[in-house]
Amino acid sequence: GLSPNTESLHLIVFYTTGSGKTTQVPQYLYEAGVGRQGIIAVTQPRRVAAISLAARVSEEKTTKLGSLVGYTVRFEDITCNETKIKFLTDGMLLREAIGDPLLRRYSVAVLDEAHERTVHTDVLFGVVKAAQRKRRELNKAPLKVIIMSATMDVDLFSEYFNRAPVLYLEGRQHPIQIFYTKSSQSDYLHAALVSIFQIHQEAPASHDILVFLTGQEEIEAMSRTCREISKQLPSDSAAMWVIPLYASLPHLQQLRVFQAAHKGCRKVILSTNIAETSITIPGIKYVVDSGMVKAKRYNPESGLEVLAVQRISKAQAWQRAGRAGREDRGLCYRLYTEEEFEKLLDMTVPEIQRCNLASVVLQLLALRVPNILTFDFMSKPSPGAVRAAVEQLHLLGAVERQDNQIHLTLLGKKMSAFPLEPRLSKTILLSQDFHCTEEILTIVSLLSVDSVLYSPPAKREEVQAARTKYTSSEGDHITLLNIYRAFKNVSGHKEWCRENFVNSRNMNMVSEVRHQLRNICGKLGMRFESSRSDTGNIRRCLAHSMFLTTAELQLDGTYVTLDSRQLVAIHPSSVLFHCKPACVLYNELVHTSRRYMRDLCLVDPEWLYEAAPEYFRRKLKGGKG
DNA sequence: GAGCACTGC
Repeated sequence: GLSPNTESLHLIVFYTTGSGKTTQVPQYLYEAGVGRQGIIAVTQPRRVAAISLAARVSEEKTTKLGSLVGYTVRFEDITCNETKIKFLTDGMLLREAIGDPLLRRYSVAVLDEAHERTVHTDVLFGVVKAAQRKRRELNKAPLKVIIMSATMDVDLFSEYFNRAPVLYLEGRQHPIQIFYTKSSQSDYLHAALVSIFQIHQEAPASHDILVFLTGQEEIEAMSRTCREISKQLPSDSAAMWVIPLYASLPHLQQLRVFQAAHKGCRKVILSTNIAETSITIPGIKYVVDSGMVKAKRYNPESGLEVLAVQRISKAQAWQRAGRAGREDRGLCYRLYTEEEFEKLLDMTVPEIQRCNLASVVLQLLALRVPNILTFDFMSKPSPGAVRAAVEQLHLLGAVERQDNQIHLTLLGKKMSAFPLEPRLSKTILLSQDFHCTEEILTIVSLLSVDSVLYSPPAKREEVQAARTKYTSSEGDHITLLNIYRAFKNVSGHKEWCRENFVNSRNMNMVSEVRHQLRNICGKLGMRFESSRSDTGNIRRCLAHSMFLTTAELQLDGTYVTLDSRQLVAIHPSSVLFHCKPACVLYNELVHTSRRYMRDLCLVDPEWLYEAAPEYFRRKLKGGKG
């Protein structure tokens, strides 16, 4: 078993599912007395996992949750002075590290689900490694580090952690039979449909099927097709209950996947990769794997993030297959050939190599990492991506260069206090100068969560009629502000949300985020002023902080971005869609059939000059200069 | 004249 008294400071634990390691490992450590010198931290990529694991371990120790065993996630801290085993999200431990890079309160850091390689986990690898070294140098109590991973890239992990010893835990995974297609499939949707109905004809109705597809639209279309076909089957065939599953689905509808089907009826779940890790559905006998996933890619040269359908990795394929063998032996139909499988990447490219690094770099600087460019990442992001991030932070005034070193400015230090993208933190800090902090807090909160508006295509006219009351000719930011105010005026009433096609779950999230951001402002000693009906100030403030994402109207009626002169268009969801404003800022670019600007605000080009004179002398043609 | 994988501070 485990020997937590080992002299070695690192341990890598590899496991297969069903080994119960996440609940057991912290308890072994505690019983071995590791908790006497400090708290045992156990990180998870997801909130729900941190919360439910804390509850389970607390129950196993027959203690009250929040005493010996507790958890800390955003908006919630269920710990006390006696807490010795603390579950937290990896992002939360990273936040704590900014205040204390040596992680002094902790005797052990257990980083769980390391194979998922989230940005936060990857940064934490470097943070705990550095904390460990510094504690040794300063002759402080050692920090033990345990990495737990479900995949077999032993070498990468062990090499990074100075050839740490590796422990294997065998789980109770049931065998899974894998089937490949004989020939390559050009249409995975058609192949999925054929597979579903083939299984449906042959297997007992009690055998549930889980199908991995790529996105909401595809899943909804496939659900309709399956329902139609199943109705036309001969009367002696079993009925079919088709359940779509994706993250933006209302919570109650997501819960349907846990209900048992009626006797003689087959459950077919059509899911995105949410069912790979986030939602574990019991009783799955068959997995149908399209081999595809929708995932983000980042191009540092253009600064563009693109969401694209692409092939999964071998690790993902095994993860998907594993969803069939949780209670009994299972079967997995891969809608691709064995040769195609062999050509897949072994591991999914870590997120840190596929995203904009502005937040990460700001966080590392706040952690007082001496040199960003030589930071000890397990998988280094490209130098181009790091440079692009530093450049972006430089333009925002968050960093300055001195003797070839990069330092955080006072502004940058304040920015790092907010759990936001740097440009949004900057907006909040600037709002003081424009006397509109209350309004900007609302707008930033709205921009930092998933869309609060939903627009069912079938009810287009109703949606538009409901929206006009709140629509501002100044753009989406002010429109969203109006909607938030209306939401608050009716105290977040559910009926009002339904009538106005507002997602109340996301809107409540906005309230929580706003509350948190406002507290941080208070700690920074900011004043809370309201611009009331003066929206000009608000837009001026946005122009001063988001000048990097702006576009101007050209003579031919199209738009080009001011930073890299890319051709862009106004997204049809914008209130400015029918308008042709001369100059706008936008919150994000989405690359689909075209490059669309989403969430726009009308601005005066002169404000952009004021915000960054040198920058725009080079960039802006046409206007004054 | 369109469309949104998934997390998280």
